[in-house]
Amino acid sequence: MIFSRLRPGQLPVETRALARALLGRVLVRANDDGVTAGRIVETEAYLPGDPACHAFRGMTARNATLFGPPHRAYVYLIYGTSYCFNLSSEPDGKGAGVLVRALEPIEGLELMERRRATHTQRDLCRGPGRLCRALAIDRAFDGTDPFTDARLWLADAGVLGARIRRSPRIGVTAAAERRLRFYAAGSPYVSGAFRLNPA
DNA sequence: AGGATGATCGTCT
DNA sequence: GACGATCATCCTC
Repeated sequence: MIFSRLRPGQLPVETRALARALLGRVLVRANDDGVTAGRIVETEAYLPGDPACHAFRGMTARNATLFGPPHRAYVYLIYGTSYCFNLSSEPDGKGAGVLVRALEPIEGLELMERRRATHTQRDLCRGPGRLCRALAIDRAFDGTDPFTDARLWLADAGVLGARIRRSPRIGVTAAAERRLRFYAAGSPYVSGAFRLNPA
């Protein structure tokens, strides 16, 4: 299967629009071990001035990518155990981004199983830390450009065959009531408890 | 130099 | 549903 790279201009810059536009797109990772890829089924928006956004308290060494140009990979380590993959959003100078929370695995399932040490296909990329493990994404990818990088990129995969629904973001304590999580209705590959995922 | 924290996950009951 | 792992990062002293 060929995953043709998304071109600049095919993604919006505004944060919520980007969170929606990423749904249905394919995240592709290639290295010497092979190709792994999955369709994005769940995202969360972290807005400018949003107290839940890592950029909220100003630029630091960790979050500098969020303040740079849009559509760069922002990858950070959480709880010392898991990486989270985001794309920066908004024009250069504004700190904001979109967290990719879950993928439907579509390529390289065996490789994902080895990296994740599980045979449960549904769980391979269900959760932000899990998908980074399945695709071998770590902090070294922070700042990379998915329009040019040879190891990690985004591809088009036709229209999303599902309605987009919203819910509060998972695991955040600040601005917890805001519905800034977006997911493909009915997808079994979406993370979170069942009550968070009404069809 | 030291302490608190966290956009999670796997395991256990 | 609860809990501990595990560590880079950031803030305070």
